[in-house]
Amino acid sequence: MKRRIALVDVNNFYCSVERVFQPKYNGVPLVVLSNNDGCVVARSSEVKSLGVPMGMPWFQMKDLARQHNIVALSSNYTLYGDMSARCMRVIGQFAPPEDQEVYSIDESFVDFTHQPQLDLTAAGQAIRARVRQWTGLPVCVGAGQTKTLAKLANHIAKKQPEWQSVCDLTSASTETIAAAMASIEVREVWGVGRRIATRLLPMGVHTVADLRDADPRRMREQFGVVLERTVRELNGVACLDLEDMQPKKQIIASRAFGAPVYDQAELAESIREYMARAVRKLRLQGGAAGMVGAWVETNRFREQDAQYSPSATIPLAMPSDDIATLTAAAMQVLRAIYRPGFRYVKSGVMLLDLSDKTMQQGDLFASAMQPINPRRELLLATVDRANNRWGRQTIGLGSSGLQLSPAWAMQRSNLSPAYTTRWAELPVIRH
DNA sequence: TCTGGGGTCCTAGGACCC
DNA sequence: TCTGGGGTCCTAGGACCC
Repeated sequence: MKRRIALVDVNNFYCSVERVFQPKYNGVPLVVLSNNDGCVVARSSEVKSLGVPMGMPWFQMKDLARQHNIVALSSNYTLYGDMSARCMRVIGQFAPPEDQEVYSIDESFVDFTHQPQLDLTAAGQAIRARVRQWTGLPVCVGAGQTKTLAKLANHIAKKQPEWQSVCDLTSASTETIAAAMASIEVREVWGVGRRIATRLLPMGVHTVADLRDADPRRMREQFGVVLERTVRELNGVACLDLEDMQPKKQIIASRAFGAPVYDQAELAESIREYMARAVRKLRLQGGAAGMVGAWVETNRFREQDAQYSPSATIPLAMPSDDIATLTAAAMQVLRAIYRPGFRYVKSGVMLLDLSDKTMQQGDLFASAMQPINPRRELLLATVDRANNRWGRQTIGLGSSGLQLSPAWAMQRSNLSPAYTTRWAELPVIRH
Protein backbone atom coordinates (compact mmCIF):
# COMPACT_ATOMS: atom_id res chain seq x y z
CA MET A 1 0.00 0.00 0.00
CA LYS A 2 1.30 3.43 -0.96
CA ARG A 3 1.70 5.64 2.05
CA ARG A 4 0.19 9.12 2.01
CA ILE A 5 1.72 11.37 4.63
CA ALA A 6 0.78 15.02 5.04
CA LEU A 7 2.68 17.69 6.92
CA VAL A 8 0.72 20.69 8.19
CA ASP A 9 2.88 23.64 9.22
CA VAL A 10 1.83 27.08 10.49
CA ASN A 11 3.36 29.97 8.55
CA ASN A 12 5.65 32.19 10.66
CA PHE A 13 4.03 30.66 13.72
CA TYR A 14 4.87 33.11 16.53
CA CYS A 15 4.26 36.14 14.32
CA SER A 16 0.97 34.72 13.12
CA VAL A 17 -0.21 34.09 16.69
CA GLU A 18 0.54 37.68 17.65
CA ARG A 19 -1.39 38.89 14.61
CA VAL A 20 -4.47 36.87 15.59
CA PHE A 21 -4.84 39.07 18.65
CA GLN A 22 -3.39 42.28 17.22
CA PRO A 23 -4.69 42.61 13.66
CA LYS A 24 -2.97 45.98 13.44
CA TYR A 25 0.25 44.00 12.90
CA ASN A 26 -1.09 42.51 9.65
CA GLY A 27 1.04 43.78 6.79
CA VAL A 28 3.50 45.33 9.26
CA PRO A 29 7.06 43.95 9.37
CA LEU A 30 7.08 41.97 12.61
CA VAL A 31 9.63 39.90 14.52
CA VAL A 32 9.38 37.89 17.71
CA LEU A 33 12.51 37.80 19.88
CA SER A 34 14.04 35.04 21.98
CA ASN A 35 14.16 35.23 25.76
CA ASN A 36 15.82 38.37 27.06
CA ASP A 37 14.88 39.95 23.74
CA GLY A 38 18.13 38.53 22.39
CA CYS A 39 17.68 37.14 18.88
CA VAL A 40 15.06 37.03 16.17
CA VAL A 41 13.23 33.68 16.39
CA ALA A 42 10.29 34.44 14.10
CA ARG A 43 9.93 36.80 11.15
CA SER A 44 6.90 37.93 9.21
CA SER A 45 7.15 37.66 5.42
CA GLU A 46 7.85 41.41 5.21
CA VAL A 47 10.92 40.97 7.42
CA LYS A 48 12.09 37.88 5.55
CA SER A 49 12.07 39.84 2.32
CA LEU A 50 14.30 42.45 3.94
CA GLY A 51 16.90 39.69 4.24
CA VAL A 52 16.89 39.38 8.02
CA PRO A 53 18.19 35.88 8.85
CA MET A 54 16.79 33.63 11.55
CA GLY A 55 18.69 34.08 14.82
CA MET A 56 19.97 37.57 14.14
CA PRO A 57 20.75 39.46 17.35
CA TRP A 58 18.19 42.22 17.84
CA PHE A 59 20.73 44.86 18.87
CA GLN A 60 22.52 44.37 15.52
CA MET A 61 19.43 45.26 13.51
CA LYS A 62 18.09 48.24 15.42
CA ASP A 63 19.03 50.64 12.60
CA LEU A 64 17.30 48.46 10.05
CA ALA A 65 14.30 48.23 12.35
CA ARG A 66 14.06 52.01 12.59
CA GLN A 67 14.35 52.40 8.83
CA HIS A 68 11.55 49.96 8.10
CA ASN A 69 9.42 50.39 11.23
CA ILE A 70 9.92 46.78 12.24
CA VAL A 71 7.89 45.87 15.31
CA ALA A 72 9.65 43.54 17.79
CA LEU A 73 7.71 41.55 20.36
CA SER A 74 9.08 39.53 23.27
CA SER A 75 8.26 35.84 22.99
CA ASN A 76 5.14 34.74 24.83
CA TYR A 77 5.44 30.95 25.07
CA THR A 78 2.35 30.61 27.23
CA LEU A 79 0.31 32.07 24.41
CA TYR A 80 2.08 30.13 21.65
CA GLY A 81 1.77 26.83 23.52
CA ASP A 82 -1.95 27.28 24.02
CA MET A 83 -2.57 28.33 20.40
CA SER A 84 -0.50 25.37 19.26
CA ALA A 85 -2.68 22.96 21.23
CA ARG A 86 -5.85 24.45 19.69
CA CYS A 87 -4.41 24.24 16.21
CA MET A 88 -3.31 20.61 16.68
CA ARG A 89 -6.76 19.64 17.90
CA VAL A 90 -8.35 21.07 14.76
CA ILE A 91 -5.86 19.25 12.52
CA GLY A 92 -6.52 16.07 14.51
CA GLN A 93 -10.16 16.12 13.42
CA PHE A 94 -9.12 14.97 9.96
CA ALA A 95 -7.75 11.57 11.02
CA PRO A 96 -7.95 9.12 13.93
CA PRO A 97 -5.60 9.94 16.82
CA GLU A 98 -3.10 7.22 15.94
CA ASP A 99 -2.64 8.81 12.51
CA GLN A 100 -1.54 12.19 13.86
CA GLU A 101 1.94 13.01 15.11
CA VAL A 102 2.42 16.43 16.65
CA TYR A 103 6.00 16.96 15.57
CA SER A 104 6.74 20.41 16.99
CA ILE A 105 4.98 23.47 18.32
CA ASP A 106 3.82 24.42 14.81
CA GLU A 107 3.97 21.19 12.76
CA SER A 108 1.90 18.05 12.60
CA PHE A 109 2.17 14.95 10.43
CA VAL A 110 -1.10 13.28 9.42
CA ASP A 111 -1.14 9.81 7.87
CA PHE A 112 -3.89 9.55 5.24
CA THR A 113 -2.87 6.07 4.06
CA HIS A 114 -6.02 4.62 5.61
CA GLN A 115 -8.25 7.11 3.78
CA PRO A 116 -7.26 6.20 0.20
CA GLN A 117 -10.39 7.70 -1.32
CA LEU A 118 -9.46 11.18 -0.09
CA ASP A 119 -8.13 13.75 -2.56
CA LEU A 120 -5.19 15.20 -0.64
CA THR A 121 -5.28 18.57 -2.37
CA ALA A 122 -8.91 19.01 -1.39
CA ALA A 123 -8.23 17.69 2.11
CA GLY A 124 -5.30 20.09 2.45
CA GLN A 125 -7.49 23.03 1.48
CA ALA A 126 -10.15 21.88 3.95
CA ILE A 127 -7.57 21.74 6.74
CA ARG A 128 -6.33 25.21 5.82
CA ALA A 129 -9.82 26.66 5.84
CA ARG A 130 -10.84 25.11 9.14
CA VAL A 131 -7.65 26.00 11.00
CA ARG A 132 -7.92 29.54 9.68
CA GLN A 133 -11.53 29.88 10.71
CA TRP A 134 -11.25 28.27 14.12
CA THR A 135 -7.87 29.59 15.27
CA GLY A 136 -7.06 32.48 12.92
CA LEU A 137 -3.76 30.86 11.92
CA PRO A 138 -2.51 30.36 8.34
CA VAL A 139 -1.08 26.93 7.49
CA CYS A 140 0.50 25.22 4.49
CA VAL A 141 0.05 21.52 3.70
CA GLY A 142 2.44 19.19 1.90
CA ALA A 143 1.86 15.53 1.12
CA GLY A 144 4.15 12.74 -0.05
CA GLN A 145 4.84 9.03 0.22
CA THR A 146 7.29 9.51 3.09
CA LYS A 147 7.82 12.01 5.87
CA THR A 148 10.81 13.49 4.07
CA LEU A 149 8.75 13.95 0.88
CA ALA A 150 5.90 15.48 2.88
CA LYS A 151 8.39 17.96 4.34
CA LEU A 152 9.63 18.77 0.87
CA ALA A 153 6.07 19.17 -0.41
CA ASN A 154 5.34 21.56 2.43
CA HIS A 155 8.37 23.61 1.46
CA ILE A 156 7.08 23.77 -2.13
CA ALA A 157 3.59 24.75 -0.91
CA LYS A 158 5.14 27.64 1.03
CA LYS A 159 7.56 28.91 -1.60
CA GLN A 160 5.78 28.37 -4.90
CA PRO A 161 2.55 30.42 -5.04
CA GLU A 162 1.06 28.45 -7.94
CA TRP A 163 0.37 25.59 -5.51
CA GLN A 164 -1.88 27.84 -3.42
CA SER A 165 -0.39 26.63 -0.12
CA VAL A 166 -1.15 22.93 -0.68
CA CYS A 167 1.23 20.61 -2.53
CA ASP A 168 0.38 16.94 -3.00
CA LEU A 169 3.35 15.08 -4.43
CA THR A 170 1.53 11.74 -4.23
CA SER A 171 -0.62 12.76 -7.20
CA ALA A 172 1.94 14.91 -9.03
CA SER A 173 3.51 13.66 -12.25
CA THR A 174 7.07 12.33 -12.29
CA GLU A 175 8.12 15.31 -14.40
CA THR A 176 6.61 17.82 -11.98
CA ILE A 177 8.37 16.19 -9.05
CA ALA A 178 11.67 16.00 -10.91
CA ALA A 179 11.46 19.67 -11.91
CA ALA A 180 10.66 20.73 -8.35
CA MET A 181 13.52 18.67 -6.93
CA ALA A 182 15.97 20.07 -9.46
CA SER A 183 15.05 23.63 -8.50
CA ILE A 184 15.50 23.29 -4.71
CA GLU A 185 18.85 23.42 -2.93
CA VAL A 186 19.91 20.29 -1.07
CA ARG A 187 20.20 22.36 2.12
CA GLU A 188 16.40 22.53 2.27
CA VAL A 189 16.02 18.76 2.72
CA TRP A 190 14.88 17.63 6.17
CA GLY A 191 17.95 16.09 7.82
CA VAL A 192 20.52 17.97 5.74
CA GLY A 193 22.01 20.76 7.83
CA ARG A 194 24.72 23.27 7.15
CA ARG A 195 27.60 20.88 7.78
CA ILE A 196 26.41 18.07 5.57
CA ALA A 197 25.34 20.45 2.80
CA THR A 198 28.84 21.94 2.76
CA ARG A 199 30.40 18.50 2.41
CA LEU A 200 27.90 17.43 -0.27
CA LEU A 201 28.60 20.33 -2.63
CA PRO A 202 32.13 19.23 -3.69
CA MET A 203 30.69 15.77 -4.37
CA GLY A 204 28.43 17.37 -6.99
CA VAL A 205 25.29 17.15 -4.89
CA HIS A 206 23.71 20.59 -5.14
CA THR A 207 19.98 20.04 -5.47
CA VAL A 208 17.36 17.77 -3.95
CA ALA A 209 17.34 15.84 -7.24
CA ASP A 210 21.11 15.24 -6.94
CA LEU A 211 20.65 13.82 -3.45
CA ARG A 212 17.72 11.65 -4.51
CA ASP A 213 19.93 10.16 -7.25
CA ALA A 214 22.97 9.64 -5.00
CA ASP A 215 24.07 6.11 -4.09
CA PRO A 216 22.58 5.39 -0.64
CA ARG A 217 25.41 3.04 0.32
CA ARG A 218 28.00 5.65 -0.51
CA MET A 219 26.07 8.22 1.52
CA ARG A 220 26.08 5.81 4.44
CA GLU A 221 29.83 5.29 4.24
CA GLN A 222 30.48 9.03 4.07
CA PHE A 223 27.82 10.44 6.38
CA GLY A 224 26.17 7.63 8.35
CA VAL A 225 22.88 5.86 8.41
CA VAL A 226 20.79 9.00 8.90
CA LEU A 227 21.59 10.42 5.48
CA GLU A 228 21.19 7.02 3.86
CA ARG A 229 17.62 6.98 5.15
CA THR A 230 17.05 10.48 3.84
CA VAL A 231 18.14 9.40 0.34
CA ARG A 232 15.83 6.38 0.45
CA GLU A 233 12.93 8.49 1.72
CA LEU A 234 13.41 10.94 -1.17
CA ASN A 235 12.96 7.92 -3.45
CA GLY A 236 9.67 7.04 -1.81
CA VAL A 237 10.99 4.25 0.43
CA ALA A 238 9.61 4.83 3.91
CA CYS A 239 12.27 4.63 6.63
CA LEU A 240 10.57 6.83 9.23
CA ASP A 241 7.25 6.02 10.88
CA LEU A 242 4.84 8.29 12.65
CA GLU A 243 5.86 8.40 16.29
CA ASP A 244 3.78 8.34 19.46
CA MET A 245 4.30 10.85 22.22
CA GLN A 246 7.18 9.49 24.24
CA PRO A 247 8.15 10.61 27.72
CA LYS A 248 11.22 12.84 27.66
CA LYS A 249 14.60 11.21 28.14
CA GLN A 250 16.10 14.35 29.58
CA ILE A 251 14.74 17.65 30.82
CA ILE A 252 16.65 20.90 30.64
CA ALA A 253 15.83 24.28 32.15
CA SER A 254 18.17 27.16 31.51
CA ARG A 255 18.02 30.88 30.91
CA ALA A 256 20.38 33.69 30.08
CA PHE A 257 20.33 36.31 32.82
CA GLY A 258 18.93 39.78 32.34
CA ALA A 259 22.12 41.14 33.95
CA PRO A 260 25.51 39.51 34.64
CA VAL A 261 26.00 37.61 37.89
CA TYR A 262 29.24 37.26 39.82
CA ASP A 263 28.59 35.51 43.09
CA GLN A 264 27.64 32.01 44.01
CA ALA A 265 24.58 32.92 46.06
CA GLU A 266 22.89 34.55 43.09
CA LEU A 267 23.82 31.68 40.78
CA ALA A 268 22.35 29.35 43.38
CA GLU A 269 19.12 31.34 43.35
CA SER A 270 18.83 31.00 39.59
CA ILE A 271 19.56 27.30 39.66
CA ARG A 272 16.90 26.73 42.31
CA GLU A 273 14.38 28.54 40.18
CA TYR A 274 15.27 26.59 37.04
CA MET A 275 15.16 23.35 38.99
CA ALA A 276 11.61 24.17 40.04
CA ARG A 277 10.71 24.48 36.34
CA ALA A 278 12.47 21.23 35.46
CA VAL A 279 10.81 19.32 38.30
CA ARG A 280 7.39 20.59 37.22
CA LYS A 281 7.97 19.08 33.78
CA LEU A 282 9.33 15.89 35.32
CA ARG A 283 6.31 15.38 37.57
CA LEU A 284 3.91 16.16 34.74
CA GLN A 285 5.22 13.15 32.85
CA GLY A 286 5.29 10.99 35.99
CA GLY A 287 9.03 10.55 35.83
CA ALA A 288 11.93 10.33 38.24
CA ALA A 289 15.52 11.45 37.59
CA GLY A 290 18.52 9.24 38.28
CA MET A 291 21.08 11.92 37.59
CA VAL A 292 21.27 15.68 38.01
CA GLY A 293 23.41 18.12 36.06
CA ALA A 294 24.05 21.82 36.31
CA TRP A 295 26.18 24.37 34.50
CA VAL A 296 27.07 28.05 34.40
CA GLU A 297 28.44 30.08 31.51
CA THR A 298 30.31 33.29 30.83
CA ASN A 299 29.60 35.38 27.72
CA ARG A 300 31.43 33.70 24.85
CA PHE A 301 30.91 36.72 22.61
CA ARG A 302 32.96 39.01 24.84
CA GLU A 303 36.53 38.28 23.89
CA GLN A 304 37.86 40.64 26.54
CA ASP A 305 36.33 38.47 29.28
CA ALA A 306 37.96 35.49 30.91
CA GLN A 307 35.88 32.52 29.81
CA TYR A 308 34.72 29.73 32.10
CA SER A 309 31.80 27.44 31.32
CA PRO A 310 31.94 24.39 33.56
CA SER A 311 29.34 21.68 33.91
CA ALA A 312 29.02 18.50 35.95
CA THR A 313 26.54 15.79 36.77
CA ILE A 314 26.02 13.60 39.81
CA PRO A 315 24.11 10.35 40.11
CA LEU A 316 21.47 9.88 42.78
CA ALA A 317 21.33 6.77 44.94
CA MET A 318 17.65 6.44 44.05
CA PRO A 319 15.73 8.11 41.21
CA SER A 320 13.71 11.00 42.59
CA ASP A 321 11.06 13.55 41.68
CA ASP A 322 11.36 15.41 44.98
CA ILE A 323 12.22 19.05 44.46
CA ALA A 324 14.24 19.19 47.68
CA THR A 325 16.38 16.18 46.80
CA LEU A 326 16.95 17.33 43.23
CA THR A 327 17.73 20.91 44.24
CA ALA A 328 20.19 19.72 46.86
CA ALA A 329 21.96 17.68 44.19
CA ALA A 330 22.13 20.67 41.85
CA MET A 331 23.54 22.79 44.68
CA GLN A 332 26.21 20.19 45.25
CA VAL A 333 27.14 20.43 41.57
CA LEU A 334 27.24 24.22 41.72
CA ARG A 335 29.56 24.17 44.75
CA ALA A 336 31.88 21.86 42.83
CA ILE A 337 32.05 23.93 39.65
CA TYR A 338 31.76 27.52 40.88
CA ARG A 339 34.82 29.73 40.74
CA PRO A 340 34.77 33.38 41.72
CA GLY A 341 35.99 36.19 39.48
CA PHE A 342 33.96 35.47 36.36
CA ARG A 343 31.15 37.37 34.74
CA TYR A 344 28.41 34.75 34.44
CA VAL A 345 25.54 35.31 32.04
CA LYS A 346 23.66 32.03 32.08
CA SER A 347 23.01 28.93 34.15
CA GLY A 348 21.01 25.77 33.72
CA VAL A 349 20.03 22.41 35.15
CA MET A 350 19.46 19.02 33.60
CA LEU A 351 17.50 16.03 34.79
CA LEU A 352 18.95 12.88 33.25
CA ASP A 353 18.55 9.13 33.31
CA LEU A 354 14.78 9.57 33.55
CA SER A 355 12.57 6.63 34.39
CA ASP A 356 8.97 5.94 35.22
CA LYS A 357 8.36 6.84 38.82
CA THR A 358 6.21 3.78 39.45
CA MET A 359 8.82 1.31 38.17
CA GLN A 360 11.81 1.78 40.41
CA GLN A 361 14.83 -0.45 40.72
CA GLY A 362 16.12 -0.87 44.26
CA ASP A 363 19.63 0.16 45.30
CA LEU A 364 21.91 -2.67 46.40
CA PHE A 365 23.71 -0.40 48.84
CA ALA A 366 20.74 1.39 50.36
CA SER A 367 20.02 0.00 53.82
CA ALA A 368 16.61 -1.12 52.67
CA MET A 369 14.34 -0.55 49.72
CA GLN A 370 13.07 2.94 50.48
CA PRO A 371 9.32 2.69 50.62
CA ILE A 372 7.60 5.69 49.08
CA ASN A 373 6.77 7.96 51.98
CA PRO A 374 3.05 8.67 51.68
CA ARG A 375 3.19 11.87 53.71
CA ARG A 376 5.99 13.23 51.57
CA GLU A 377 4.09 12.29 48.41
CA LEU A 378 1.04 14.08 49.70
CA LEU A 379 3.08 17.19 50.47
CA LEU A 380 4.61 17.28 46.98
CA ALA A 381 1.26 16.71 45.29
CA THR A 382 -0.26 19.51 47.34
CA VAL A 383 2.52 21.88 46.33
CA ASP A 384 1.89 20.93 42.68
CA ARG A 385 -1.82 21.64 43.03
CA ALA A 386 -1.27 24.99 44.70
CA ASN A 387 1.19 26.07 42.04
CA ASN A 388 -1.07 24.93 39.24
CA ARG A 389 -3.98 26.80 40.69
CA TRP A 390 -2.44 30.04 41.88
CA GLY A 391 0.72 30.30 39.79
CA ARG A 392 4.16 28.74 39.73
CA GLN A 393 5.69 30.92 42.41
CA THR A 394 3.02 30.21 45.03
CA ILE A 395 4.95 27.58 47.00
CA GLY A 396 8.66 26.88 46.58
CA LEU A 397 11.67 25.94 48.61
CA GLY A 398 12.45 28.32 51.47
CA SER A 399 15.88 28.95 49.99
CA SER A 400 14.65 30.02 46.54
CA GLY A 401 14.81 33.67 47.42
CA LEU A 402 11.88 35.93 48.01
CA GLN A 403 12.46 38.50 45.33
CA LEU A 404 9.94 38.12 42.55
CA SER A 405 12.20 39.82 40.04
CA PRO A 406 15.86 39.64 40.98
CA ALA A 407 18.43 41.58 38.97
CA TRP A 408 19.24 38.51 36.88
CA ALA A 409 15.62 37.88 35.88
CA MET A 410 14.72 37.73 32.20
CA GLN A 411 14.11 41.00 30.37
CA ARG A 412 11.03 41.10 28.19
CA SER A 413 10.28 44.65 27.22
CA ASN A 414 7.46 44.11 24.73
CA LEU A 415 5.45 41.14 25.95
CA SER A 416 1.92 40.55 24.72
CA PRO A 417 -0.78 39.51 27.23
CA ALA A 418 -1.67 35.88 27.98
CA TYR A 419 -4.86 36.32 25.99
CA THR A 420 -6.06 32.74 26.20
CA THR A 421 -4.77 31.50 29.56
CA ARG A 422 -5.39 34.28 32.14
CA TRP A 423 -8.81 35.62 32.95
CA ALA A 424 -7.37 39.03 33.73
CA GLU A 425 -5.80 39.28 30.27
CA LEU A 426 -8.67 38.16 28.05
CA PRO A 427 -8.88 40.31 24.94
CA VAL A 428 -11.64 42.89 25.03
CA ILE A 429 -13.53 43.65 21.84
CA ARG A 430 -15.22 47.04 21.57
CA HIS A 431 -17.66 47.91 18.85
C1' DT B 1 25.31 47.16 26.59
C1' DC B 2 22.66 43.97 24.12
C1' DT B 3 24.04 37.33 20.96
C1' DG B 4 17.74 31.69 22.98
C1' DG B 5 16.06 27.33 24.77
C1' DG B 6 14.93 23.31 24.20
C1' DG B 7 15.36 18.29 22.26
C1' DT B 8 16.87 13.62 19.48
C1' DC B 9 19.83 10.15 17.34
C1' DC B 10 24.24 8.17 15.88
C1' DT B 11 29.14 7.01 16.21
C1' DA B 12 33.63 6.17 17.99
C1' DG B 13 36.38 4.85 21.53
C1' DG B 14 37.40 3.21 26.13
C1' DA B 15 36.63 -0.06 29.71
C1' DC B 16 35.10 -4.10 30.82
C1' DC B 17 33.28 -9.18 30.34
C1' DC B 18 34.10 -14.39 28.99
C1' DT C 1 58.84 -11.62 14.57
C1' DC C 2 54.76 -13.47 16.33
C1' DT C 3 49.72 -11.26 20.09
C1' DG C 4 41.84 -14.28 19.34
C1' DG C 5 37.09 -13.58 18.91
C1' DG C 6 32.97 -12.08 20.42
C1' DG C 7 30.32 -9.21 23.13
C1' DT C 8 28.10 -5.08 26.40
C1' DC C 9 27.87 -0.65 28.50
C1' DC C 10 29.00 4.05 28.98
C1' DT C 11 30.42 8.67 27.55
C1' DA C 12 31.60 12.54 24.73
C1' DG C 13 31.05 14.77 20.72
C1' DG C 14 28.87 15.77 16.45
C1' DA C 15 25.07 16.28 13.62
C1' DC C 16 20.47 17.40 13.10
C1' DC C 17 15.59 19.38 14.33
C1' DC C 18 12.22 23.37 15.78
